[in-house]
Amino acid sequence: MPELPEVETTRRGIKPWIHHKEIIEIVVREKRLRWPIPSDIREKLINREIISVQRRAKYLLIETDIGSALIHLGMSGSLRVIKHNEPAGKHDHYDLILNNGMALRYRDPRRFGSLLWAKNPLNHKLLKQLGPEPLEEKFTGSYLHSKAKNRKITIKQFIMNAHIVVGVGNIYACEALYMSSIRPDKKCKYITLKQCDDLVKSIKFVLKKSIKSGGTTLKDFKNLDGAPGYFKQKLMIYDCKICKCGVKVKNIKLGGRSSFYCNVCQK
DNA sequence: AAATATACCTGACTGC
DNA sequence: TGCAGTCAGGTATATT
Repeated sequence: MPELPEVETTRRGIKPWIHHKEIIEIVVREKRLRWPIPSDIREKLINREIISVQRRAKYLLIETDIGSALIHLGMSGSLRVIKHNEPAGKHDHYDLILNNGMALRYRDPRRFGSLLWAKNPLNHKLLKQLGPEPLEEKFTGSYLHSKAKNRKITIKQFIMNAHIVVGVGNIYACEALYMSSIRPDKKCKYITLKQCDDLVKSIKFVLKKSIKSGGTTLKDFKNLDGAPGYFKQKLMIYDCKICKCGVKVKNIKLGGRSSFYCNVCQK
């Protein structure tokens, strides 16, 4: 489920409920996530105040005075704020129980997500090598163009590479390429500077728009009424049958991922 | 270094 | 209704 806008929406949704609260207990029901939940996670986090709730790429950073919990939602993870005694479901793998009667509960049927701990999260092995944030100013068309030079892969696989730019998942890669009229299977070396400018603008636009829409679901966190209820994004090309030009949408595999595009609108 | 293949999982859906 | 097969929005890691 989570692409960057969903992770950012989650961050904004949980922050008011957990910021400046103390973690008084951690319940781990299933430690076998992508990596095992570290056995010392309780001693690292218990009796610590949450002093900030940040995001880097698709990782959520729950910061305390001595280090941070590093949470990734994988393919199917979600976080909710619940009353601490709410019965856990099958895939509710852990709770961070807070000193306000609430708990941050993690659910993840596929268990591709993670809960790790790091003293300095930005120096953590998983975060250190990452490319720029897509919404940062230094992510520009000329940056992308300079990196794309001499690359043999397709432009879609390129923009989904977290060492180039973080947070561009399969759906938004398709959408951004459609918006900038570039075929997903176009080889990097044939992409012009102008196209990189357009593509970067499209990536920023589609992510911002989606974060804005995701924001409309924040009340779900406030209501604490179960499912996160992510906003069903209006998609222009992903999972679509017919392009707005009337032609049938193509769906090819690139690097094993479904890639939707219009043979007429994208060149 | 860069490209490609592989691995981790469950659940929803399709076609027989 | 059941069963096998396919697919899913991520990404680190091993292999070439």
